[in-house]
Formats: sequence, structure tokens, C-alpha cells
Amino acid sequence: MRNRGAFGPPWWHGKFRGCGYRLTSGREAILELLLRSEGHLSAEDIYVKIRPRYPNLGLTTIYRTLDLLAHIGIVSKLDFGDGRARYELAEGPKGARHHHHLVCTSCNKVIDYADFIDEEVELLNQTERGLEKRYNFKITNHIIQFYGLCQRCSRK
Amino acid sequence: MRNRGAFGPPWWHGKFRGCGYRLTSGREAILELLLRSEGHLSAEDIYVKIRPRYPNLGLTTIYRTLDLLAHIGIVSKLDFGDGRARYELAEGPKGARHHHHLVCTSCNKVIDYADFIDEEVELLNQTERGLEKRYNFKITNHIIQFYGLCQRCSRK
DNA sequence: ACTATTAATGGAAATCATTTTCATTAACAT
DNA sequence: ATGTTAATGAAAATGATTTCCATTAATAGT
Repeated sequence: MRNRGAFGPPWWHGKFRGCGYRLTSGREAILELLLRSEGHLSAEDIYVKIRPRYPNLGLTTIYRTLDLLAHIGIVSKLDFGDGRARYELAEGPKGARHHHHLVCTSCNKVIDYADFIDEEVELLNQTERGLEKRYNFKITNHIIQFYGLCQRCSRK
Repeated sequence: MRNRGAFGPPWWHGKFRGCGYRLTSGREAILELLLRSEGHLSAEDIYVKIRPRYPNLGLTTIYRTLDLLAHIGIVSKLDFGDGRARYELAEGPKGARHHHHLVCTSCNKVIDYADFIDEEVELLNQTERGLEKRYNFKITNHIIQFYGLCQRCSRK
């Protein structure tokens, strides 16, 4: 599942090379796992899922790689307030489409939703422009997230 | 600075009693500090600021009290992504007025803004209603936050 | 007020995600 | 093929928060 076109190296090779990073098997393994499994994986999740095939890939490397991938914009680092970071493929050509998150504070289930997104994004952009001007801030990023109880958990 | 009216105990006594919690000097000290200093204090901040007057108030108690205050809705627990929780007085009769946060990812400065709030709140509520219906979620809470570089940090 | 009950406290130790250290390995430019 | 240097991984360190548990103090009942 190397996700390459008919020919040539996978699309991410360029991203790495372009930034002067080396392309290692560990990095490719992590990236492939992220491509294969859509979800919100913690470093540990990745560590466990990858171990069978790459028993020598250490947790440290996973943290470092995720940092790197987040840094070059291939993945997004998420915080659902449960004390561990999660990662998902950033939106983009091969990534998921734009969405936000709805988090159950009881069972930690996370729903990706894309409804309402257009208005949200519109307002967010508008607010960003307003804030940038008003406070001389260079906004790079935002969070919008809803917390509550999922259907199952609210029956208790 | 007990913030009582002309007569009677401070307004928060009822909140405590009503929930069956005891009113201790440590809890009052923390609450008074929060009332006095508007900002976003970490547990450690509070610990340090309170120590001169209450040298025996332990960090553990501060964490527990903040949890409690958050639980009964007197304070809000905030996460600006720097690895430590912050606390501020919740909006309400004696608390701050509704606002959101603009966070500098370089120097960690936080700006409270209330401009644009009305539209934001409007959209948020609307989205909440939509999501609740669509996903059978009972939404209790949301986060909206902007990250970027403050004026000083973006000159670098 | 006095006392019994039981919640609250605080210091030390534990937890747990993430980061650092450092000696070893492996990408890749030449 | 080979040297340079970034990447790796195991172990130790870090740092915020929590847990443990013996002690203290707030409140209810008298």
C-alpha cells in the first residue's frame, strides 16, 4: 500500500527531500500507517500498531517523527483534553477533508463532523482577519471543538 | 478584600454549602486570589502567589480546590497548549464577562478578546443545536481559540 | 460551647506522557 | 564505496498532575 501513482516514488518523498530530511523506513512506516488507518491515533497507538512489522521502531522515534510530520504540515496534532496528543493526516491532496471534532467527555469517543463546517470556516476566517488587525496578531491556527456526552453515555 | 455586601458572608458560601462542601481557609484564600488577580493562573502560579500569606497551603490542595471550583462552575479550566492547565474565574455574576482567547505560540502571551464574540456565540449555539440533533450528542461545552504570533514575536 | 464524625489537608511517593541524552546506525552526497 | 552527519533507540530525565495515608479541622448534633 505504497500509494504511489503508476510510476515514481510516493508523493511524500518530495516533501521530505525538499526540507532536507532523510527518508527512513521508520518514517515511511508511520506515514503509511497514518494513511491506512483513518482516525486519531496517539503515539502509543501507533507504536503498538506498528510493532508487529517494525519491532525495532522505538516510541521515541515515533514522537520525533510525528513532530516532524506536524512541522512540515503532513499531520495535525490534536488535543482532546485526555492528556495525550492525537495525530491525524492533515487535510490536503491525500489527507482527509476539512472537518472538526465532537468529543465525548465520558468515553472519549470522537466524531468528525463536516456539517456546519462552511459557516464555521467562514466565521473563523472573518474573526481571524478582525483579530489580526485589532491586536496585531499573525494568526496561524485555530481550534474549535465541542465537548459533551455521546448518545450511549448520556443514557446513564 | 472579602467581597461581601454590606452584610452577610461572601457570595460563594452558598455555593459551597449547597453542594455539601466545607468552607476552609485554603479554599477561600484561593478564591480570593482568583478574584483579586484577573488573568490565567496555573496551579503553580497560585501556589507561589499564595505562599507568603498561607505558607502551609500545599500544591496538592490547590489542585484539588481548582478541580472543585471548576466542578461547581466557579472557575474555568483552560488549556493553551503549553502543557499546564490555567484557571480563570468563570463568567457569571462576579466573574469576567464572556470572552475568548488569542494565544501567542512563541511567548505564550494570551489576549482575552470580546470583540466578535456575539457572532461567534451565535454561530456556536447554532452549530451546537445542529450537532446535538444530528449526532445525538448532549453538548456541554466548547472551545474556540486562535493561535499565532503576537506583534512583538512576529518581528523576528 | 463540646465532641464525634468525617471531609480536607499536605508531604512524599507514584503516575504517565513526552523529552533528553548519548552511543550506535544508516541515509545519501560525493 | 565511503565519509559525513542526521536519525535512531534504550534508558534516564522531566514535569505536571494524582494518589496515598496519617494528621488536622469544619460542621452537625448535643
